[in-house]
Amino acid sequence: MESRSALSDAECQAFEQLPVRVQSFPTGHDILREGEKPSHCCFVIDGWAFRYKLLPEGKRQVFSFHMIGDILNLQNLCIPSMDYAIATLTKTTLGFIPHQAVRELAAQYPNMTAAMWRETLVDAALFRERMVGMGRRSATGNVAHLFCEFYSKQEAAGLASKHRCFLPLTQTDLADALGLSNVHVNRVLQTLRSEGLISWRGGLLIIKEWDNLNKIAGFDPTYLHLGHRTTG
Amino acid sequence: MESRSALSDAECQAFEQLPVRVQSFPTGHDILREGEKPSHCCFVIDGWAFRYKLLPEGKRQVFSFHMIGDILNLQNLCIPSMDYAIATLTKTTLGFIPHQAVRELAAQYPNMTAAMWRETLVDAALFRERMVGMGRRSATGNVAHLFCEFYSKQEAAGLASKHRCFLPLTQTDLADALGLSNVHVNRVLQTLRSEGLISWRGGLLIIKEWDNLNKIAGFDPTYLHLGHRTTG
DNA sequence: CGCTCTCTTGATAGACTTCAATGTTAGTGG
DNA sequence: CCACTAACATTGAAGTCTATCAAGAGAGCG
Repeated sequence: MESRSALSDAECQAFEQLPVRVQSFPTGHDILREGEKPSHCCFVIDGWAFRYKLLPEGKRQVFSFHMIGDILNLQNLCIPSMDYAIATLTKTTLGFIPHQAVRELAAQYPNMTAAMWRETLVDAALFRERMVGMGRRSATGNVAHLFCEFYSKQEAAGLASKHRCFLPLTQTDLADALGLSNVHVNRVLQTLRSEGLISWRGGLLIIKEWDNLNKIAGFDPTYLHLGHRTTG
Repeated sequence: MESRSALSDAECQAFEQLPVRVQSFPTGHDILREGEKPSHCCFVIDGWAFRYKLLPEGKRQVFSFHMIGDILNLQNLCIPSMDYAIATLTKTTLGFIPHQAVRELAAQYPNMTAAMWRETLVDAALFRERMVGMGRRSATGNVAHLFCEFYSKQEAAGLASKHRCFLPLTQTDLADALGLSNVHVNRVLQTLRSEGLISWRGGLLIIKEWDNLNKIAGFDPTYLHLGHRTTG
């Protein structure tokens, strides 16, 4: 789960003994809204979730997509109120752990604190890379980059191989993450498909030409901070 | 300095007793480059700095601007290598504290750890808001939003009042932060000026119509997590 | 079978970029 | 005090990318 941090057995055991409330949600269900002050940390046990923010005009910005093992709101340990919302992308089951229990764990195992801090720092690194995409990459490069990132993350977590991975999004979700219109995302996808670079149907993404897609995206996985693995 | 966290006197004293190396840099000087593995945390004592990343094609994305008191690379406590660069915007003097000393402080005062973690979380919140700007706001709204953010931060730090603050950037810096061209930033500025909303000359920003600028920006300062202050 | 959601397509408009030139300002050295 | 220089800001023209609007085609679901 914490593929970025080396944790001792004792720490893993302590982690597994935390009191967890498990709950399932349907597709497109809001877990937390902007402004709420949750008393629990939640993480994905199965399925997919995403973070987003709604603007007054009805526009939406998606910040990140999350898969099995990702913790969604660690930040509430240090900052009480949510400045974004969290919702499900598919049928999803989440685990909820009271802040108090997490704090006790952190107090007991300093290494654990570092690991959690690191998770939020990697989150920030992904945000920065998305900023690069929205600010300075073409729409095509931006889409390609997100695909490379998505696959790399899943491969590192042992959830994907052979350049195939899940991508259970609508084109509109993708558009809202990349700062594009759904129409334009559709057209970008068509060119990527027609050039034989990728295939994406029914939530399954296949990257047919990894090296070429990397080049288009300008993808350098360093920012993912995945440790010693190589994602080639 | 840490206007977001309540720290005890003992904690503040311990913080002030850290071994600091002080060094000054000229305008436009690189402090840290992408890929480096610094052994010190650095913070701004005087002047201005910014975080950025360079793309192979020569494009630049600026992530954030930093003023007195901001810590620039707290993340290296948990993630060794820089995935972005840091440079100065003006003549700037920085303080450098060895990681080891910071770690010892953190071990001694858990509250201090939380405060530092919080700093990095607020960083991430600013990144998210910038994503909203680049993805879903108009160029004008985006510029206006950055102005509001800049002023609010400085006001909260006690460095500005009366809707006047420093903004020691070139239009190109601003463009690289917002994902726009310098030409277009120039035109946006002209409309903001001609509508009497702002004035910006010689590094001094004056927001003449705060409420209207807020409205154009869709500015809601919650994400800055500044505590009890109001920035109206 | 009909409904809804998503994807696809076309046409048009607008926002923003690029290229290139000119104006402005502050700093430097004679 | 003035000429010279180097940044930076401003302007214009042209073109590209992407958004918006609107409509139709599939696909999944009850």
